[in-house]
Amino acid sequence: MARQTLSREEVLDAAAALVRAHGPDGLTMRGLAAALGTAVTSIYWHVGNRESLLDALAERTVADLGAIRPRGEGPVERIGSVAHALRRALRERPHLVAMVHERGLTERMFLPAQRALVREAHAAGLRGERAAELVRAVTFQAVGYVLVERNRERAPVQSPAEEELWGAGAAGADPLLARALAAPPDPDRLFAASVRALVEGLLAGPSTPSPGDITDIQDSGGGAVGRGPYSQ
Amino acid sequence: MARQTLSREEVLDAAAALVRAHGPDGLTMRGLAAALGTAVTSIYWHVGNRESLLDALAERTVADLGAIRPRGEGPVERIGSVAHALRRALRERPHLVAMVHERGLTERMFLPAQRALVREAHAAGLRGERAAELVRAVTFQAVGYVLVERNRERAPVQSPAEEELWGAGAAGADPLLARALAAPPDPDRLFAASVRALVEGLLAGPSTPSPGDITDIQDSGGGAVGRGPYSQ
DNA sequence: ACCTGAACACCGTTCAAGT
DNA sequence: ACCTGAACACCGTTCAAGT
Repeated sequence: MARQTLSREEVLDAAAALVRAHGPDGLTMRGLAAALGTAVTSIYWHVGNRESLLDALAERTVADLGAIRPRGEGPVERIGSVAHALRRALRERPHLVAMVHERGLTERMFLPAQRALVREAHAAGLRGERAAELVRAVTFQAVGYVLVERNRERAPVQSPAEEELWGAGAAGADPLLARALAAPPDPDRLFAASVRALVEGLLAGPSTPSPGDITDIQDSGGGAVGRGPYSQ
Repeated sequence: MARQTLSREEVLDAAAALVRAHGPDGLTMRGLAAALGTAVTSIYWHVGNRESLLDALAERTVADLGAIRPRGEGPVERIGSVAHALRRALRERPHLVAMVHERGLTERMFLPAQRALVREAHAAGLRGERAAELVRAVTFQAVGYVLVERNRERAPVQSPAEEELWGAGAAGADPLLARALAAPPDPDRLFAASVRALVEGLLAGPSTPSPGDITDIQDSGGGAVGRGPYSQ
């Protein structure tokens, strides 16, 4: 039985809903067809194949991210407000953002925010490379924060728990530090503090970094943690 | 024909090699069996199933990350060296790190680095919550940077290219800024500058953030970018 | 122009059976 | 204790055929 009414938009909407709800893995062509009440093969006519369907969702996410408007007064606050807006936008659609990321469209997605940052950097008196540095540093900061933050939220019960990790002597006789690290961080506070410190540091001094790797990391050689075969 | 020599370690090694080379999607049970020269079902005896095989790889990655040793003199440099070491370690095994991330083991993976940061924060005179803030801010910074950095590297040709994006009037009559943003950033320099700014900002002042979302983001409502059905 | 079912080559997993 | 092939229920995709 022909349906004759299915549109590309309908397909994208239903696919986006599935991805938002269950992640990319929750989007199967057969499941999508069932949700739409069509045959699987109809979807192929509208969107090509699964890969280009996901590509289209990523494109739509880039467009959805829209324009950023700085708020507040003073460069630190206004620049911080862009970082906050970015964080919120990313957190509202984590799966879709991850797909944008995987497809290498991150730069384009951040363009509106970066345009706003350029204006604020100028207003703060930064020019040329210093301004570019601020734009990129703040963007990286916000994105990285969201990624780590999401991980914390999804994380199952950690073994060992943070209390154990930081309870003993690891904090070096600083009970307040131990308590602070044992408790789950206040994400809003930590983000605000990080952004503020970064922006103040960037606005304050000319950065004269001494690059290069000055620290080693020990590779323990791949010893397995758990052992013992599984029983049937 | 019985093989009688397959071990769990062998399975994990071969699986890790496949993931390093082709990512998690490149690891199929049948492909792994072929690489090992065994029947698919033998793998199940040793590692249970695909999911717990990936879990084991993530565990191994956490263990492999090993200990961090700060280098250099002065708090800014020593704290920065931890960030650099972290960045390097993460960049060496991006797929495996992503798997650790997906499984919520990120915190455990970062514990060695965070222990080192605690010591350096103390040496710099920070205590309690201020020290905890530095530990977390620096960790988030390094992780986030690597994630964004990798994205840039994998990104296909951007459309529009950065030259177009920043070439016109977007940079607000700052040709040096336009040039800086049009050129690909020097990742080592930008990372060093960001970490330095963050650490200096954290060491300098007590942070009194004004939290809350003070900026809106405009949602354009999900209009599609490309259109037109695919041909058979 | 748009929809359909049948068929193909994959995939992870289970199971009864070997030695 | 460890390995095996057969079988199951999935998956994305193609194709010839409908209207």
